[in-house]
Amino acid sequence: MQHQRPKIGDVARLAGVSTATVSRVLSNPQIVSAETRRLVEEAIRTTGYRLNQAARNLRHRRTGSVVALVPDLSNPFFSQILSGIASVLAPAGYNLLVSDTRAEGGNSILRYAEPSRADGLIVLDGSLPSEGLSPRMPMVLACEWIPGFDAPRVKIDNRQAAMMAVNHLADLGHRRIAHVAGPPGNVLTLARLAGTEQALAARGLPPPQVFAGDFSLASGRRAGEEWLALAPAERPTAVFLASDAMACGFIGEVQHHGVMVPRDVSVMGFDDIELVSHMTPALSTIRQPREAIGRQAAQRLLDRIAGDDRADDTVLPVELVLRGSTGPVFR
Amino acid sequence: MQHQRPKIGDVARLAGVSTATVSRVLSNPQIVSAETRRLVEEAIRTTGYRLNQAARNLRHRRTGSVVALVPDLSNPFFSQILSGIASVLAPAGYNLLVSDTRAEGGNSILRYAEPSRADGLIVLDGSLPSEGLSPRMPMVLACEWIPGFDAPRVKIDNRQAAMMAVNHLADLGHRRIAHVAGPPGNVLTLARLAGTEQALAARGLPPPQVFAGDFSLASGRRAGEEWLALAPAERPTAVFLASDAMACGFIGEVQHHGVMVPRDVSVMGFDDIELVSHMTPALSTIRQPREAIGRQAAQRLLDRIAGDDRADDTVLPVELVLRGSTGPVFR
DNA sequence: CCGGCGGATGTAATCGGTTGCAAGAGGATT
DNA sequence: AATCCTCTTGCAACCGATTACATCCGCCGG
Repeated sequence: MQHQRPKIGDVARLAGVSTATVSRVLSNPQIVSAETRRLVEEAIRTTGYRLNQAARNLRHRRTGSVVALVPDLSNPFFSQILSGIASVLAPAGYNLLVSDTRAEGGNSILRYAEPSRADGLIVLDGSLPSEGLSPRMPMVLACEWIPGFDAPRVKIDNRQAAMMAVNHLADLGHRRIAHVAGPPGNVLTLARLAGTEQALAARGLPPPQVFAGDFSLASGRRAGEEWLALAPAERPTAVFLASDAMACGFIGEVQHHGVMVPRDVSVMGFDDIELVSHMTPALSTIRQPREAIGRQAAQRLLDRIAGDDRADDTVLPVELVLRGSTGPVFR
Repeated sequence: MQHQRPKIGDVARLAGVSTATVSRVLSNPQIVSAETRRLVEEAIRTTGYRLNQAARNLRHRRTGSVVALVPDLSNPFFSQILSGIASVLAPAGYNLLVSDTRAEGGNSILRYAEPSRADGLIVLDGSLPSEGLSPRMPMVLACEWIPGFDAPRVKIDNRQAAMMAVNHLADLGHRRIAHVAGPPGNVLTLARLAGTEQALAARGLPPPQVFAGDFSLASGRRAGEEWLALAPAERPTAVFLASDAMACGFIGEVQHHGVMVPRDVSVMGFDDIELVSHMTPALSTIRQPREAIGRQAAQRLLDRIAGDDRADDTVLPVELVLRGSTGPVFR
């Protein structure tokens, strides 16, 4: 009568060996003689024994899981990165714990950044307080990063990407190009704005009119309202927005008021989230390799956990995706 | 010289008490006298002691984490449910492990459905083999479900929701109403199709023309192609699609060919994902309370873990959201 | 015939907390 | 004064594996 879940001792008894031998069969089969091994495997089968991970982890002083800190779980941009992360971690025997840094009450973020909870950390949120993060724990920053924080980063060249976007618009003949920025202070916001300004300056064009934003749909919509509020002759003929979500909001708003895209205004987004290729018009944008970012970040973290201490950055290439939302200046 | 991370014994020594007392201060402070407690807390502070969760979990025979099995992590529909789940689990002291059932190699799904890995399971994928799931483990099914599998479900009334959608189209005067279905065999597909047929039959309208789909954007686009391929006089004047993603694909495709929505065809989606309210036209759809579904599922799971064995379903209300993509028949 | 060596296995300490049981202190009851 | 509680606290077993070290066995060379 075996009500309980069988433990290693039960297997040992049935096989007529010690628990040590069973353990060896489990984690290092080749050092056990073939005959004994067969016996033990047989016993494992008949008892239906399953290893208790918690016990093994305690002994090994590891947790077998990795935490990803994301700013907003419900944002599809991040979920695809998570998807990439998971695809690398799972085969390596790690669980992925996700934690929404905005949703949970402040201090609980640190709850995760703790060696007894996770073996490593992937941070996707650049606005985390760097003091809270134990430098002991293997860590990788992806997409966003914390300025001055010493950890390897997996990212794209945001300034360069913004320049690609702006150059495309300028190539189409646009001279008054606006930018809708991300949340104030964010590293991505700064880099993309800097790229925008640099590209315009390099071509002798006037600096961009900058609208405030925060990457969200709603803020893009508000930027659209502001754009509409300008006298038609004053309106920038092209707008480069720091996220696709904002671009969707912007286009939705201006189309709603009878403005035609790209005839009346050309629009460029940033990210290439799946949906925007199906809008009308389809959105021209900068594609971030999200799955690849996730995979790379996970891989770098595994390296770190294994003791690789290099802290160099990985910069992944972006791609300029041209669709229907950008066109030549129309007079 | 304390190189190692301090353990409970170090705190006990410093405070001049036994490890048992320290442990009590940690997990049951009120049974320790105020003075001793102060001493211990002081010692914890000076040593910088942090509890080792793995050890506590081993003793408690629990893992402190809950697994969510999602069919596709990169789908925004699921990420918002996860967000709801996390918001309930975190305050209750549980970690959320996510696992993409499609991404990981087959058998590894069961790797999670194991008591030593997680204390409970939230299944968001109805096409999982029910044999693999240990009935021992507390479990809740959300959104989708496995037919015949005995576990509490948190869901919406899909049939009823489909009827609401179709009734709205019929109220606008549409008589030829098409349906774009979800993946074959899926429980949601069946319920939504059944609701569509039932609503039409109840009003004496002909049964729907059904296009194949799989909830994805691309399949909606293909449905759009099929719709376009029909002779204009043959085309259904309204289409109800089983997901918003498909509706986006459909609208994108037909607009691309000069078809006007809703003048030439009314379109209803299902889910109300954030983006669709910003499209042009904004999509009429059925709103699923995704955060609430996640929260409810998590709450039910916590109840189950606590020993509540009721297996009744929780049905959450949906909402008919009317926007610009549906309109009266235009002749 | 004996020491040595290598391979297989067992013994028991260990990972780091938790908790049942018992004992001691102090106050109330009879 | 003896007995009985109640409140704190300590002792030591325990959760379920892993692994350093010891032991045993058979075989080899000297």
